[in-house]
Amino acid sequence: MQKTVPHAAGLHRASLKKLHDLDAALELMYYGWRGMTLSADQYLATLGLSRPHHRILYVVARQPDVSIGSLIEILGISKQALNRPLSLLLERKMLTSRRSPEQHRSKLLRLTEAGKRTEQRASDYERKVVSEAFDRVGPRGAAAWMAVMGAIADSN
Amino acid sequence: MQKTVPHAAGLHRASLKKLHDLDAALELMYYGWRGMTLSADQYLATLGLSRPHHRILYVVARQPDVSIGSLIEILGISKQALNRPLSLLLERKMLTSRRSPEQHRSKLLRLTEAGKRTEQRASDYERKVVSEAFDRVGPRGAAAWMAVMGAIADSN
DNA sequence: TTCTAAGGTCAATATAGTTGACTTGAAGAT
DNA sequence: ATCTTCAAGTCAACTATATTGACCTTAGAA
Repeated sequence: MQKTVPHAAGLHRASLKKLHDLDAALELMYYGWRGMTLSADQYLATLGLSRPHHRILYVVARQPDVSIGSLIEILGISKQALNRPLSLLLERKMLTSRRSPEQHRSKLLRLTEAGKRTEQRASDYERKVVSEAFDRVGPRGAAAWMAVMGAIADSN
Repeated sequence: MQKTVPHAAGLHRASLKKLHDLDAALELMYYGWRGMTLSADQYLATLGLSRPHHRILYVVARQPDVSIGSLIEILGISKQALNRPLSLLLERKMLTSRRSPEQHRSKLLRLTEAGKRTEQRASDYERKVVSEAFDRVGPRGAAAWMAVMGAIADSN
């Protein structure tokens, strides 16, 4: 049986006094991240999965036959941290793992049909949220959003 | 002594194949959140503080004399989860806690000067990242970003 | 005085990660 | 054929951030 759905922290976008011009932007980033992932996380929770499982499924969907080592690099976590969620996904037959056809040392990961379905549904929840937001501001607004986020993402 | 700075997961924005039109947007949200908080988190880490401490400081800065109960509601965490970081901030004299002047039941939280300084510096790191990104797209782009994020944040 | 609300604390648990120290299994080199 | 190397896998101990549940204290209100 599933656990009760976790608490969905700070859902109700508290209206705090703004000390600076950009405070609204900081808060929007926080609530935006939450808003985008909330429905996907709720869906995943019904399957006993969570964010790290989705991240694995997402990456493997977009890079079939990725090795475990590459996956570790892409996700930026240790192999020990990867181990638990990855094992669960293999056990649940959402992923397959095989040695490379040339009998290489590394294992290659792929999604099964069930894995593809789950990845797609979870990502669909996120895309739906973004898509509806983009619809409200039109293509120029969407492009501006992407440009801002790209600049922020690359700011390190 | 501080611990070695944690691993800064998935820094290098892996270029994954895009299965859907909006995949780039999903990835940008992930890396955008990371990009905005990274330098602030590194600064906080030098003080032995982390995200939850910053969230507390941020809220108290913008709602002085907030009660513990309200803080719990705003942050969306349990009082037990609040307890640790809050105690540390009190111990470090970044916050003061006093009973209401009318000897009320609730305690009122305020930032000390040290608390204000830390809150400001940490938030400055985040504002700087956002500000530079906004500069690249102009006021209309910034407004579009805010509109998209607002729509995403309110999508639940 | 007893009830209630706010705060505080303790214990147990979950999740998501870390480092360190190994083992296993397959390739490649000598 | 053994030895070495490297990817993968496993085990243990730890940290941090959260959760519930149970319980206690404090202080105002009925």
